[in-house]
Amino acid sequence: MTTAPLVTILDDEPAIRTMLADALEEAGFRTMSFGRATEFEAALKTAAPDVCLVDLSLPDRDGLTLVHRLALEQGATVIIISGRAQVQDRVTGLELGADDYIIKPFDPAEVVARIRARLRRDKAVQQAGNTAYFNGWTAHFDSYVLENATGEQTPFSHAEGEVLRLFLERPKRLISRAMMQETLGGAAGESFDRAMDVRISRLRTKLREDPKNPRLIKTIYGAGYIFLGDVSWA
Amino acid sequence: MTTAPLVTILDDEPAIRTMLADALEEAGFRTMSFGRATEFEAALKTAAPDVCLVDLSLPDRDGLTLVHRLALEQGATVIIISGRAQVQDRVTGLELGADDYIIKPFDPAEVVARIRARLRRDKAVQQAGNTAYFNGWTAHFDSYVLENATGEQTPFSHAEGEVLRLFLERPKRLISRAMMQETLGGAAGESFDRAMDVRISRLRTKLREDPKNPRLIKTIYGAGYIFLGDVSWA
DNA sequence: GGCGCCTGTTACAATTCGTAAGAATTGGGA
DNA sequence: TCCCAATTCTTACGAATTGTAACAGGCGCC
Repeated sequence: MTTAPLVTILDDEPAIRTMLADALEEAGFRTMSFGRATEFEAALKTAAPDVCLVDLSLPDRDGLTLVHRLALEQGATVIIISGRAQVQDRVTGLELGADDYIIKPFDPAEVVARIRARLRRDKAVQQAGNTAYFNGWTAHFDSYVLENATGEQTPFSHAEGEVLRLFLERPKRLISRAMMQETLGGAAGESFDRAMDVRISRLRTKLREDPKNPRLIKTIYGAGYIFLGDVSWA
Repeated sequence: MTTAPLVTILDDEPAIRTMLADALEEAGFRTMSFGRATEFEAALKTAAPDVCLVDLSLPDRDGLTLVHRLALEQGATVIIISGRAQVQDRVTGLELGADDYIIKPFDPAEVVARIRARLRRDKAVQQAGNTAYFNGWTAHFDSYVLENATGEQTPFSHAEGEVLRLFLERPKRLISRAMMQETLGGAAGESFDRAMDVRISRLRTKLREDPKNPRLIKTIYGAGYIFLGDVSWA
């Protein structure tokens, strides 16, 4: 994580500006607010916002033209916030280059969620990295590689990855055998239980687990397993 | 190859399916409609939709779980269409990976506009032209030449180019064997599977891939392949 | 026709992963 | 504490899947 994403707010109503800015900053974004298009455009020369929130009813310029220029020339992510609720308004707004169109009155929580969705997508297209860190290990789910604290790399297979992912998504909680079979698609047959065991056994050896003293994958006799690592995803 | 974008529709109400399909096809998209999640998932193995429209209230599966899997594992663009209009529903939907959330009743024109906005953005971030750069390599699809980081040039054939292009257009996503045969026009015969393998094998040697430790083209046993490069088009 | 390149087919090697079987562990009761 | 049945772990093996080298047909070009 470098710096927090920058969101600009362009709206002529001060109450809405503060409401949005408060919600966005609480959500961890940096914000810059403007009441007039001219101020906003001046600021664009020095700042590069990740997302621009734009109200269409501006005192000093036509909002749609601004949106068009922003989207087309700057390539910025633009979200319109408008009181004009007609379908035709929304369609033209989106066609002119906006990435989303939110109608007033709105809930700030939804605005935050929609901004996050945009940023997530942009990042996902560049690099869809599913990696998790836990107790000195790094699991790269996109490249199917497990990395040691010293940097040694061990590949893991698809089946092993399914189990590992299940554990890393629910750390420090009991995972029952039945749940595993559910999510890992095993027909809850008689013998699939054993396949599960084997998958875990193989995963344990790759994690250099001492079976007598499991640090990460703990067996709960008669119930299931618990993954004991401190997991963080990136 | 510039085929129309493929949009999948997953909704249990036939009337809505046909309404969406009509509007989308009139707008120039290809569509596939499904009433049940299981049918949809089966189709996913052979088709690669550009956008997935998903209704949350499905007869045979929890819609949100499906959305999560679609967005996370497939990396697909997902738009939820739902009757649940509460802000909380929208926020959780978006946080689970949906790219947009449209509330019933909706206007088909707005759905089309929102889909277009998504596709426009995806294309802007990752423009599919005739030259692609990835991890020190350059692939010229108009001259069928692959260029090394040091400038060495290797020609590649049409068949190799088809595979390479498929990979470069969907990096870091699982590409199933069935999907390959679909897009590469192979009759899904018994022995064409092996031809697929051979194409990939030949491509790997041109990319100087170490078969034991593939950095770019990764095999997922029983599922398909993943291309792991950081791709940008020009 | 002769030559070279592309591409599918075949055959065999390597890998993955479920199954079976026996060993090891756990927990409750004698 | 000791014993035993249920449960879990591990190893070995085999079926299915995948990699790749070798071969052969097809097509264009000289």
